[in-house]
Amino acid sequence: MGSLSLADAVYDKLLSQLLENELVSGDFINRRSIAAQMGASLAPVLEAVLKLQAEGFLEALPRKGTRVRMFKRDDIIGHLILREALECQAARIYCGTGITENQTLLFSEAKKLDVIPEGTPDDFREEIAFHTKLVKLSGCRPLYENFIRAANISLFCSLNILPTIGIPVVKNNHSDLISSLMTNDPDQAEAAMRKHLRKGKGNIFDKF
Amino acid sequence: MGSLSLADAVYDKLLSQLLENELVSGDFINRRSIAAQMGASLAPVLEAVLKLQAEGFLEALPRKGTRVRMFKRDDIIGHLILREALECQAARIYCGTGITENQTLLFSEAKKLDVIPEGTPDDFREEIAFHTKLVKLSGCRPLYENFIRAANISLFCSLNILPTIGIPVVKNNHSDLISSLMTNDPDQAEAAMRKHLRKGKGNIFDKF
DNA sequence: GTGTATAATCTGTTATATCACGTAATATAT
DNA sequence: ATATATTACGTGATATAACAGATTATACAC
Repeated sequence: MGSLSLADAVYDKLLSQLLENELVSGDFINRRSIAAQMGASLAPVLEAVLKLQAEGFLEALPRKGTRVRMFKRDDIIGHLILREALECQAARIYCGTGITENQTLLFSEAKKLDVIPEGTPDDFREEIAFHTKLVKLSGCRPLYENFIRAANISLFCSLNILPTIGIPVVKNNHSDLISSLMTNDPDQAEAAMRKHLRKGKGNIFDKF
Repeated sequence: MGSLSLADAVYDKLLSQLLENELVSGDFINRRSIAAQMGASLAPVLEAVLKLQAEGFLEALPRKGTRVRMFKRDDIIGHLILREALECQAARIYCGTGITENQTLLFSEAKKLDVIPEGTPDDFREEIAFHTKLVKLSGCRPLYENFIRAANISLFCSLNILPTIGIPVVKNNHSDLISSLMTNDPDQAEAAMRKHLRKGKGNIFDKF
């Protein structure tokens, strides 16, 4: 299964550059030099670009170039809302037994996460990784795959433009979150997750 | 903006064939004959196939062929869960004023929808169209775009395999739904939407 | 120096050709 | 007739080349 096609390799490279802040909003990429650099032709690069385009990372301007998309405030809030939808639904599913069965691991990772300095790139990355593990607990593939996409966009925005656009970032407590998610009541679990995700975000959700 | 590239044309054609039941689960498609048939080359066909692959409709088996994906029971349930996540979140946003501002139109369409014979292709299509309009009321692009994808898959499954796999299909009342969504309380709106979506589906959500 | 016209260059898109390899039909041996 | 080896063909993936058009650089006239 480790059949990494050339196209996949290009995709992975571009995505990692996006998530490592080596490619930032508005940057133009050069398909031909990427192809040359990876010893490939334009075809695999096209495939990778198309995928990233579908995910919202890149936009291709015919006869102009391909550049990293510049997210607006509404795009970012929209993705936060999307994340909330997916995470709250996941919480309804994995709450209770899904949490208690893994509570030692979850509490351990939550503790580690809760001491990372607020607002650092590591903080953003680890926070997303933690929430990704939670969503995975739901065992629902479509939920998980859609979350991964939304989370990647969110992470990119956090690293790039979130601080410059007036969306507050405050540190939440994930140990408390895990405790709250041990309930067997889906409604309570969902409410806890929503509260967690909205904490410190002020009223940015109100306009929607 | 009406720049319909060749790739878009191929994509539209394939998607419509999928949604019109002209392409069904397990069918193999022939990229070369599609290209010839549309007077195009392989490149635009590749682009269209990649998009449909990313959406989950097609799967490419190297040196074997490209075929319509065969959804399993868990895939279908997973997409129902995804739909529920997106629609419930949307309902939280557009409930109250979003509904009341459009209530005459909404009630009118709900009434038309509620008299279509249950379980017919038209019923599935109109039901999706109605719910799509609701999600659009949220004004949240990421929510909307993700819903469109999930809804397309759901529609395809409804037309193809849902009846053969033991997932019940019963007709819901959409006029009542609109009434319930007029509340200004997001929690109530969400609950109403969830109840609506789960009605008659029995306990298929329980395993998750 | 300034404004205009021309040419060179770069882009995404599309067309055509090739490759590696799995499948299946065919041929061959026993 | 059956089993095995071989060949031909079809596939997705990739490479290479050409195209149309926008931008930019250059050349030229005054």
